[in-house]
Amino acid sequence: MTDFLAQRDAWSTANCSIARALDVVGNRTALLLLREASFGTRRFDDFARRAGVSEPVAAARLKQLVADGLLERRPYREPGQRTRDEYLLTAKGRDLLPVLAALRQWGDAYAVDDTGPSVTVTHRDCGAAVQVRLRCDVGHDVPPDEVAVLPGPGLRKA
Amino acid sequence: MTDFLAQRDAWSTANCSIARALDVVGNRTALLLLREASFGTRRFDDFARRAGVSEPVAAARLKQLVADGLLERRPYREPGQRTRDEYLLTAKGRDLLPVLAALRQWGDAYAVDDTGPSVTVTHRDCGAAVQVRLRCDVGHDVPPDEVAVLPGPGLRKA
DNA sequence: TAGCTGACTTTTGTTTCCCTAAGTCAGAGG
DNA sequence: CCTCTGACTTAGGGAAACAAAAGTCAGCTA
Repeated sequence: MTDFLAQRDAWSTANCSIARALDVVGNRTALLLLREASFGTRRFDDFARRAGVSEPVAAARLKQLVADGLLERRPYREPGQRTRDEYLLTAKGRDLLPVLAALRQWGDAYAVDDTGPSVTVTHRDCGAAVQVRLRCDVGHDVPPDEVAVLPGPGLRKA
Repeated sequence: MTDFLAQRDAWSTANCSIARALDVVGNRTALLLLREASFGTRRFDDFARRAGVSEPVAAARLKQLVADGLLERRPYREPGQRTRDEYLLTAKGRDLLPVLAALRQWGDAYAVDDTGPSVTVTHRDCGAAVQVRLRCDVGHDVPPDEVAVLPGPGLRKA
C-alpha cells in the first residue's frame, strides 16, 4: 500500500460509488427535477414546466425517481379540488442535495452571466451564505489537495 | 418577497447555476474522467481504460474538458520516452471535486454492494474520513432542511 | 350527464451518447 | 529507413434522451 493511487491499474472501479450514483442521477433531467423538488414543487405539470422539460420526459423521469426511492408519490387534496398525487423528496433524495449544492457553487463561480447567480442560498436561522465544504471527522477543513484516497472494504482487483 | 419559493412561477431558471454546470458536466463520461484525473491519471489511454470508456469518446470528452478549462493539456516527457501530452486538472476543474465527493458520499450510503465502498477518502494530514458538509459563513453546520433560497442578483423574471 | 382540467400516454422524429473495428500519424529505437 | 507504440481519428451503427403534437382518462363542477 505504499502508494495506492500509483497502482491505479491494480484495482477496478466495478463497485465505484460515483459510477453507481451516476447510474441514478447521471442525466440532466433527473437533477433538474430534484432541483425543483428542493424548491418545493410537488405537482406534475409544475415539475415539467419549471424544469423546462417536455411532459413525456417529466413523466418518465419522475417515475424512475420514484422507483429509485428519491421521490415518494403521495395522494393529497387541495380544498375544492379532487384528490391528486404529489411528489415529495424522501430522505434518500434529500441526501442528494449536497450534489446540487456543489453544482450550484461551481456554477456560481464559473458559469453564470455578468449579473451573478439567480438565487442565493442561505442558512435559514442566521441568514449567512451556505457553502459546500469538505471536512474530516476530526473537524479540519480539507482543501481538495489534502484528500487521500485509500482502499476501501469493497475494493475489487482488476 | 414574503415567500420567494411560493412564487416559483414568477422567476425563470434561464440563469440557473445548476443548469449551467450541467451543460459542462451533465454527462456520465465527463465526471468519470474527472474522477480519474483526481486519482492522478494523466495519459490518454489510461483515461480511456480506467474510466471504462472507448477511445473515441475519451478523445472527444477530454477535448471538451480542455476547451471548458477543466483540464489543461501540457507536454511532458518520461525518461527514455518521447514527448507526450498530459492532462492536468486546472483550478476550475479542481473546484468540481466537491461534486464528485458529494456523489461518492451518496453512493457510499445508498448504492454500493454488501462489501462496502471500493475506496475511502481521508484527510491526508490526520487520517480521518472526509465528508461533504453544508456550512454557513457564520460557521454553523446547515442540515438540508435549514437552507433558505432567496433571490439573487442575476434573477430573471418569468 | 356533459364538460373541464390536471396528469399523464402515444406517436414520430431529432439529437446526443456511446460502442466496435479499423484506420492514421508522429517520433523515438533499432 | 523501418518498425513500433501511444495517441488519437474515421466510419458505421445502436440505444438513450429529448422535443412537439395529439391523444386518453378520471373525477369533480355545473
